[in-house]
Amino acid sequence: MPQNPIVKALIAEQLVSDPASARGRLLHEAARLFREKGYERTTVRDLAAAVGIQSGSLFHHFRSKEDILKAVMVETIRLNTALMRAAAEQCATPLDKLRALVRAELESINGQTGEAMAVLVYEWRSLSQAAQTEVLELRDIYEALWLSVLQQLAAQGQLTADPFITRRMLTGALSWTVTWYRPERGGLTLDGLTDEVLRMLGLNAE
Amino acid sequence: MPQNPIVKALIAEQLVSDPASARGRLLHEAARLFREKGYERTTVRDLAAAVGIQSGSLFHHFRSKEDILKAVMVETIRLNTALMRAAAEQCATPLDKLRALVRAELESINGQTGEAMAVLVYEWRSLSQAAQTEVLELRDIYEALWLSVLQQLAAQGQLTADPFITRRMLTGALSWTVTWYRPERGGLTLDGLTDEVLRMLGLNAE
DNA sequence: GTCTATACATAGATAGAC
DNA sequence: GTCTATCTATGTATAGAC
Repeated sequence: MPQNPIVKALIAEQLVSDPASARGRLLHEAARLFREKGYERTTVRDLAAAVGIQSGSLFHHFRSKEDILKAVMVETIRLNTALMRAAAEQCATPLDKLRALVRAELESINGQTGEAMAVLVYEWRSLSQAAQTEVLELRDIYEALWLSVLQQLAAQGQLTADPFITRRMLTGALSWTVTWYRPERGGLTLDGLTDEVLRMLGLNAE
Repeated sequence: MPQNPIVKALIAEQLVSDPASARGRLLHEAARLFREKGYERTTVRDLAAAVGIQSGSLFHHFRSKEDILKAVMVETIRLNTALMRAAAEQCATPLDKLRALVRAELESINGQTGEAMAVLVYEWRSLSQAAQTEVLELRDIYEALWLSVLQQLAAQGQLTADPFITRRMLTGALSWTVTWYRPERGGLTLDGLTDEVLRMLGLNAE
């Protein structure tokens, strides 16, 4: 049971699964496998084995394999939207808000929910059209958070590049960190990486 | 038959396939399908149908489906390494070289070879370990080009961020443009996008 | 070099017992 | 809620005729 009050509230409202529940554990293992092998290469037998049941038993919890992918994505966006909003709300200036967003997204990508975030980015094509639309609606809320902060920075003259394009560059750059950033190998911390990102945007020295 | 002398030379040396040949056309269609549906969701029947033959006939040209994926990747890296090197060699200053590299990579990603470049980035996991090693060797040459230029910029004090990290950020940001940049819809040109990237790095106004 | 036919494996999903 | 057993479809790859 997670200590983070934001996460606890989401579980209580049944917007995300309790990681200790059967459903929660399956989604966690699914995210790990989807990220490692890809959605298509992961079989329902792989998924079942990862939580110690037989493949037939999976379909008691989910109607289809795609349903599992969709659940991973939906719950991940819900969780991270709430975490990002909370992180930004605690900051006074737009620059501090941006730093908090970058830090939080890097944490999502490279921390506990990293596998799920990578799935969100790289397994998009495997979702049916209907499911894509549904997930996209949630993602729009998430993106609005970013744009609001970047537009404030642009209005203050601190950001000279276009806010929309900047966000897209950031999306690519931050999600890509999952392929190379290894905090456990020493060297760069998450705070250090956050600083590098802001320095790249010309927003740290000023 | 391509007019570009660099491409012509590569074809003459048999380092990349002639786009007009049976092999070249297949690799082009394969890149398109792998990018659109993903490698795993693309069947050998899809590949065969795209060039107007039966699936059994494919195996006269390639030993396996994975062999096709590997060929797409190998030829794409060879082609783009040559194009990037030529683009950088024509420039005098490190800043001009970087602009040329960014421009060339954006062109690769969003132009004719865009599908193949996306495959290179997003279908990495589908390659066997042995094939990954082989492709990785080629990619190291390509990346050395970038690092050399970024290190020159850092030595001159024009780049304040770390060259390695900057390249990784650029890799993510530039490859991600394939998901949103649509030059045909008007608005931003490739040169305009290149400028935005350099502005983001704080390297345009100075 | 392409065809047809098919071998062989493995995928997602279902049914009914416990 | 999980098991075993199995249906059915579809995947990659091969064989031999033309």
